[in-house]
Amino acid sequence: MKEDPRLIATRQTALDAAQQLLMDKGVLHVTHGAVSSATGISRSTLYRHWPDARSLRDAAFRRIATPPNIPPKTDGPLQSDLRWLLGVLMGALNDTPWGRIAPQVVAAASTDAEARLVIAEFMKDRFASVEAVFSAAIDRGEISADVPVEQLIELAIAAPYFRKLIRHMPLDADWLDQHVNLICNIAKSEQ
Amino acid sequence: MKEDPRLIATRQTALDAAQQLLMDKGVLHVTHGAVSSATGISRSTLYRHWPDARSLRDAAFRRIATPPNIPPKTDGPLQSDLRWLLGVLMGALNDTPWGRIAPQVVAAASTDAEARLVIAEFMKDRFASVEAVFSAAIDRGEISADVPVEQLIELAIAAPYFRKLIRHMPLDADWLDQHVNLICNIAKSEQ
DNA sequence: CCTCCTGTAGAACACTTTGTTGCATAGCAG
DNA sequence: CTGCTATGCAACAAAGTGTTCTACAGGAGG
Repeated sequence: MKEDPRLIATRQTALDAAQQLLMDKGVLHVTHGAVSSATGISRSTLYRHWPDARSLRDAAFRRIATPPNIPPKTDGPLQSDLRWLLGVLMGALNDTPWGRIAPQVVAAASTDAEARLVIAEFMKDRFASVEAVFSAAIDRGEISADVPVEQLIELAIAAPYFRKLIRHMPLDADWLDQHVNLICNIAKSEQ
Repeated sequence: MKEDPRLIATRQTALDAAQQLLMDKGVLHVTHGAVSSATGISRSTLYRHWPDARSLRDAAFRRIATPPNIPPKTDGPLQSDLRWLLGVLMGALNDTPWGRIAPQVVAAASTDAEARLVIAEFMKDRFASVEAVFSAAIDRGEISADVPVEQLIELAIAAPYFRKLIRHMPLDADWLDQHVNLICNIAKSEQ
């Protein structure tokens, strides 16, 4: 008893267009009317799938905001592991739909509890990944167990997000190299 | 040849209400209609002052977003100076209208060049203040001239903004103490 | 192949928001 | 007092939002 292929096709087509609108023109332009124009799907059909403007926008957000699962690399030296992990994070910010809508999610979060939840979960994953890298380094004896890991994780992640989402400055390889160097130096010099 | 007091009164009253709406309900609710309801000023008058929704919102933003001028304290030890400066910054984020609308400015910046400009200028001031603190410490010989000041400034500022605007986590005195400690330790341990 | 069921298209409708315009009125300035 | 100008009010157009009804087309099961 499979689902009607028409349902699936409609949802797929509509959400593709909604996602595109979200990235190109911002939240405000994700409307049933706009999606209808872009896809040829009739407005009434769209309202049947998503009863109001908000649910349509939420669906578009959720389609993009699903965080990619990053298997942490924890075998090499700390510097290498951290560089790899932050490189992936930076790549996501630079080149994926998530990076393009992140500012809008951040904005929504200021008035919308659900958006805050999305961010919290996303960040929890990120923090866990970085934490795994540091823990491995501690286990290897590469850095002292006394380093303030929590703070370092926050610094490691805060900088690229701040730079990209708030300052809108480029996030290139050179900057990342310097950033990782500094974080690792801190970790190694702390006793 | 003074300006008609009616003009001034209308602008003042309307912008007060617009600012309140902006803080309480978000950008989307700053509309001519809402301001009219809140103030008793007729919609047509509001349209005469601000021709469209966008200019009204911009006016409300600009009213709040004017960054307070912070005279840097650069006399004491680095730790003390930095703690004071970041304390002021944190206080602004926690308790002023600017802190409440900052997330929305950040969001607007993703599609609006002028919002990016507002942020860029704001951050330029902030960076300059922190830079003055580090320079003074270098001049006093408290830290080496070789510390990567640019990076440290970014870390020092990125963390509180990231924590508040993106993670929506509390920015309390304990956290700030730890943060300042870590930044200072880095500055002192780097050669 | 035929029939039932369900999803879709399209149009009509009400309501709200966003702007515009014209006119009367009230307040400021010389 | 007189002219100028800002305001208030009402009517209006246009777009966005959401509902409802009817007709039709495509899929599933016999």
